[in-house]
Amino acid sequence: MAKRKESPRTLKGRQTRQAIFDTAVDLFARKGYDKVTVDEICSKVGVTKGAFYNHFRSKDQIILEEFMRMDEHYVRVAGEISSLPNSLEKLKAFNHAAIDLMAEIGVRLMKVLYHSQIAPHMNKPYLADERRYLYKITNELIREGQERGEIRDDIPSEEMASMFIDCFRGQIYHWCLANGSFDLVGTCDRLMDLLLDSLQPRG
Amino acid sequence: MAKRKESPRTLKGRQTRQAIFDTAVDLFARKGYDKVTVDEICSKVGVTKGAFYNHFRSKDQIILEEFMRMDEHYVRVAGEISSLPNSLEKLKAFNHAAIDLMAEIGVRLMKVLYHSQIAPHMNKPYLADERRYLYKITNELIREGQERGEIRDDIPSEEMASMFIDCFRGQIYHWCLANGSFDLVGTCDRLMDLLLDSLQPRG
DNA sequence: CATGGTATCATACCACGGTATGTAAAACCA
DNA sequence: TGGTTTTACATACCGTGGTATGATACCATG
Repeated sequence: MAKRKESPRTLKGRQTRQAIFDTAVDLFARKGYDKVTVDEICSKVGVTKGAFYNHFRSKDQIILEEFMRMDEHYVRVAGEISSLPNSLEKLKAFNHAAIDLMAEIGVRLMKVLYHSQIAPHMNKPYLADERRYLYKITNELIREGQERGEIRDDIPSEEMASMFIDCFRGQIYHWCLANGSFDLVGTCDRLMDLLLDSLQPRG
Repeated sequence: MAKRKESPRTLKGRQTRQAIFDTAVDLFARKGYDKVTVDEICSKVGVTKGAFYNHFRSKDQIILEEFMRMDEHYVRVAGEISSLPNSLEKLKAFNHAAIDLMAEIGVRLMKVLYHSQIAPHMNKPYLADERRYLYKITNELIREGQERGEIRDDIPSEEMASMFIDCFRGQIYHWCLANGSFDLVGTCDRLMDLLLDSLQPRG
């Protein structure tokens, strides 16, 4: 699988795009998202707004792109937990890893993300895209648990997964509102313990 | 308790403020928040931006103010449910009423609210203010339930209330992302049934 | 009554995200 | 090879939320 031959033009384009992305992420991390202007990013890269908006639809999209890389971590985590004895344990471990990842990304970036995703002009928010691995894996774990009789099956797995994820999303939203002033991972772990009880099959 | 004597100046100020508020809310409802400019509001009222920003800190604050009026409904609802037999039923009824209210307000306003509350410059978001009746009442219901032995007491009522509220907040956030394309009240009712199971005292 | 302060606005302006348009060169195709 | 289309930018500009400054009327206080 050799490197795909690439025309000089698109190559330079990709390099410019990458430079904009890297510079932006670096500036966001150092100064905070809202203290960095698009013009500043461009001047640092040595291009103008024309270049920026040729490669990115908006300033937010930089953050989104950074976030989207996470979904591949989910796949890795899903592989790692496959040896756990039952579905509830898997669900717990998977969710813990996911929340851990949010905490690693940091409250500043997460806040920007959660802010931009709910913006008025945003029509197809990535967060709620059910094709994400986050949804697929969670749904699969629940479905598997239902088949094994480890999880109640009076609610479709898709709906349960969605509700489930939204519960933790609410914690994250709160965490962002509070500027990270409480322990997200700990809170979510305790919530998970609560939720797992409610997932047990009903008598 | 007669009407407080008011100087002509502050009276006119209040009237202007009210006119701005009413006009803004009306325009938001008819055209959508982001399609209404501050200048448009002002010109319709017959004032300039100077007046607007004298009375309101930002455009968002109009929405926030509209939303803050809701907290008094919580008190009314809390009174209505006081006759229910046990704490779990009360919690369920109270939460249902609260979610119902969100649905009434509508997804457009809620979206603007949830968007503005998580804005980078927002430091003391109203949503997460624990002095709100929403928190006070929820906490009180849980505490009461714990005392009566109807709710597990291995988690402090404050933390439980906060987690609890955040779970539903996650549903609302999702509802906003999806532009109201699912039944919020139904989903939250089903989630409530799940959560109530997990609140039962542990053996 | 004089005077210093304050609340209510008007005017002019800025910052910044985003767009419309132009252009030169590269890529595509006959 | 010659013409056309597309890519990768640059330039100039706009819309809008928000601010800085100023003016005027009002009010409290000596």
